[in-house]
Amino acid sequence: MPELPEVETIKRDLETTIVGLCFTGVTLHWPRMLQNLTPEAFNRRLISQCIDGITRRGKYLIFQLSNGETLILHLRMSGSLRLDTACSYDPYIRAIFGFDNGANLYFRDPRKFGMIWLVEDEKQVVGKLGPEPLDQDFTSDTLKSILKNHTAPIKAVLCDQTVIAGIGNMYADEALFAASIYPARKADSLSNDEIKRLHCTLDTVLKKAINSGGASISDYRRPDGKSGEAQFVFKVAHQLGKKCDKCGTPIERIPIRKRGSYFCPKCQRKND
DNA sequence: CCCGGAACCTGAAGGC
DNA sequence: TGCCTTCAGGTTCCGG
Repeated sequence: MPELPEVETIKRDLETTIVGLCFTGVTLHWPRMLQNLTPEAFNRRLISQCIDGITRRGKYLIFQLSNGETLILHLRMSGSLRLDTACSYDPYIRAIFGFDNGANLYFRDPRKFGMIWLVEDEKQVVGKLGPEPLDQDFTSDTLKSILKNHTAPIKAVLCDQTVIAGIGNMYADEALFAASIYPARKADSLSNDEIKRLHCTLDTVLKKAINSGGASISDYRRPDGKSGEAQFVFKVAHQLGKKCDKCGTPIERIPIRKRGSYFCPKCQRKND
């Protein structure tokens, strides 16, 4: 499930491979991915545009086009982007972007949740997102002012894209474990010390995952088809029943807002 | 405004 | 073994 570190990894991989290339056409096997245009209009506006640059906002991948417009992709649950040619007959390829050097970029997405936009202004899509957790100006005080306004469970607040952009189920669990905070705690009940710890662990958990090339839980792959490695350093996410790294207690899972939340019942106590 | 729940999808996993 | 149900997950939309 691609979250901030996975999308950042894809962005960096594609920056070295497809920036400067120009689109020659798009084949859509699942047109419902298009969020704001018909396939015909989408093709018409994309063809002959070149990729000036690639950026990321939250979990959104943003391609700056030479005409000033913006192509935006969201991988949702099961999406991945591939530059390898071996996947042309893969039944889960939903879209194929062709380039003027003969290369193809494949959008693979078994569950068909992925989304594609072509817009004049990226704010039409990413305008409501909260701040980037890895930005210089996302300080402990920023986090503090955000959390004091929310009574929902801290885990749910961390995963709310309009509050902070890019954090999902896996990295919320990892950051809360590293900060020794029970995931169902109300966000506005965290102490100053806990907020400082959480700010610190969000930074380290996300950066460590980026340095590992993202986590290949489920269908995530890098554009060259390789897996990420971040799942191997997960302490709690998808580790149900395994012994906690710090104390040996088996990792448990509880639903928060219907989402599986992994934690150590001893290191992350309800009343700390 | 805030919350909860359904919908979107399909492969995997669990139940009998 | 095999059919059937449930679950997982991010985002959007709808209702209370």
